Amino acid sequence: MRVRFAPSPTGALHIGGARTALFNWLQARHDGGTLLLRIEDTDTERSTPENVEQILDALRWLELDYDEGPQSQVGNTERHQQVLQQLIADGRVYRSTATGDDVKAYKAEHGADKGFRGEDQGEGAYRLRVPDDGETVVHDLIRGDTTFRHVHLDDPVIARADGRVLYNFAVAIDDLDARITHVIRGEDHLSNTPKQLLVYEALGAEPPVFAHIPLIHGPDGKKLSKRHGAASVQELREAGYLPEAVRNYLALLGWGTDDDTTVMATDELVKRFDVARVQKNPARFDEQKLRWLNGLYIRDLSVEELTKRVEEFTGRDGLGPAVEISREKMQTLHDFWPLAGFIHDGVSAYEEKAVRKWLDDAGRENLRAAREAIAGAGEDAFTVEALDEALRGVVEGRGEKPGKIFQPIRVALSGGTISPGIFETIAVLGRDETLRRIDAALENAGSGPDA
RNA sequence: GCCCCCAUGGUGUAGCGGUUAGCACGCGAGCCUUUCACGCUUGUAGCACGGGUUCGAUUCCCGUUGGGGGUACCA
Repeated sequence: MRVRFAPSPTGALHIGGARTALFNWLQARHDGGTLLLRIEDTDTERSTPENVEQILDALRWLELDYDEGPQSQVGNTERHQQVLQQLIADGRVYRSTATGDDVKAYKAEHGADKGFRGEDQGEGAYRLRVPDDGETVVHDLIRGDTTFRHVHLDDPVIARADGRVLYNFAVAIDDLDARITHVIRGEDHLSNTPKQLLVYEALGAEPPVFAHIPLIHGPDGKKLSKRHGAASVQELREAGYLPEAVRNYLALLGWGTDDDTTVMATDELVKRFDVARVQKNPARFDEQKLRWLNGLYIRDLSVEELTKRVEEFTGRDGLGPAVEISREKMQTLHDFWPLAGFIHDGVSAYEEKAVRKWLDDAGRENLRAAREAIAGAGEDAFTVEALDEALRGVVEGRGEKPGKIFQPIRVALSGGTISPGIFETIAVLGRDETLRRIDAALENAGSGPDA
């Protein structure tokens, strides 16, 4: 089996493209086949080297490797020209100056059941002659057969007037030359396929097997775009998702196992994937489920590995202890800093609401008691266990509910009401820093009469 | 407009003529609990509609409706 992923470098790699890459990769790895990466850059006006770099970078991040390529489609120009000349000689291709409007006018005149057929004018764009009669059938691994009657097809333009070949022509030749056996691509190409099949036919060549996978839409069922949040691989990365979680999630968009398994590491996906099982209807991108899945993968990482990832993500280091106590509260790498950044950067501002609720007179009273307990805790070791014991003592001693003691501490240390476990946080901060912050809070955060 | 594809809860899916229609996310309730989470228990919600075929349709066929893709000298 030989498959290929053939993105066009006219923009960033979007989620749909990433899934197409993943499906090709999974199928190739599943079958011990070969994956070729080809950059479809025949649209020289819109293709840029920056976009190529961005796509390669996205694939690298996703950890989807390829066996051959990346090849540039324009790199095959010589071959394209040779085939073009051959088809002209064979009478399968002619040149016409007809424009898109001319084609429209032609169809308006002749009705829907007559595709555009031009005359050879010796100049203009190169069009492939479509037989007037008959039909072209697309055999698809996912959808079965789709029939396109030739009367509905216009003679497709396969090269511009200046000779530069177009996608539908180049892709057929390149897949043929690369001996691609299975073309797995988005459903948006289904209508293009008969045109490509006609090229194979004109060449007397055997076409590959096709598998058109459904598109991915936004939560509203419309085309996925930036306003839906993360829409490109780059944005997923910046949002703090793990590539392994993204692979798992993307695999589940349009594909599923027959036994309800949802969480599958990549090797499991490789073992189970079968493009023929892919769904026919489009899927919506549900970031909530990705978040959930990502949280699972985060908690599955070792503290060392997660720390490494968080440090890469935040560009900070020495985060180990804070990461360790934050692990089960994060769904994305991005969640870390808002949750535990205060451990390293201190309290920049106290949440007004939190102060009002937890650092009122009674709260400050409890905080002072807690301060004493912390100051005297763990003569041998300033550990979570020692702090637990000391602070539980305060709870009992004052006859308060635990929250009444713990929340003021939390506000004093973090500035807000959400943080990792309080004993853990204190232990990571250390005695000196903890006491310093409590004192600062008692002094600054309140506005009560006893401040 | 024309061509083509698609249709199981809000979302992703399992199912492949006979099931109490399963699982996951989300949402609700409860438990756990120092916040937030995690975890556990539990509840909510679905076969778009109408015709066929069949003893029997979520499942097969046709139509309708709805959604999507294409209709470029883009890919």
